[in-house]
Amino acid sequence: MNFKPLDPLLHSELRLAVMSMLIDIEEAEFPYIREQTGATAGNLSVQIEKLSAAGYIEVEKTYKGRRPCTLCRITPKGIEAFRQYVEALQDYLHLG
Amino acid sequence: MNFKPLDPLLHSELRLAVMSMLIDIEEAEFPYIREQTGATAGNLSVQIEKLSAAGYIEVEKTYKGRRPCTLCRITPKGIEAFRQYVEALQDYLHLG
DNA sequence: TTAAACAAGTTTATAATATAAACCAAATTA
DNA sequence: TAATTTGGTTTATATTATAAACTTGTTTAA
Repeated sequence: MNFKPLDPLLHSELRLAVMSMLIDIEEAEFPYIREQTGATAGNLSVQIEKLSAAGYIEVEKTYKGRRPCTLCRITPKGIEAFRQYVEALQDYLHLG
Repeated sequence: MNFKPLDPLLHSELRLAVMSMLIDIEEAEFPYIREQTGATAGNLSVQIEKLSAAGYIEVEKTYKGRRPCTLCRITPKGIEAFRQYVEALQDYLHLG
């Protein structure tokens, strides 16, 4: 019981998947995230922008050869938010 | 990785809180659930109806003295859905 | 050398969802 | 018997998620 509010930015299937990946591997390119999550490009683009706007990830736009390449990296703020989200969820899931 | 889809009926803060309570205590009255979750009556009513329509809970309308009393009880289907939801979430949270 | 197909995203329109405000009926209290 | 409270439901609105349509530039094929 004692349900703490869940960060609505993380309580979203796709955004949570993205954050989960980046916690593991620190940074990843847009197409790779797309493959791993199975998301459409449009949806992923929107959700990445939200995470970026919140400061949970940084987005670096570079080039790979002459093609554009969007690199996503988790930030300390993102790591901490993820940690708190997981902690809050424990009370809902009967795990912690 | 390998993100399984999350049951959208359970991936909702309030519905998850309700299910979490009912997993613990099996059944509870509407006003009690309302207090524990801090939800408004309208919101809770809608979410309970959704859980009921999915067969995750049963709603029994009785009386307590002469006042109406809405009793919510988790079903086997609800218990199983909750279990699967928690299992699927493990992959997102790095816990299991 | 240009037309067609592809890559890597973004923008935008729509569908789905969550939420609270407004409402209703019955019971209790003043 | 009028006002208030209890126990909700209905409905209108705000928020969110999602995919379709689009853009920009690149590579491939004719």
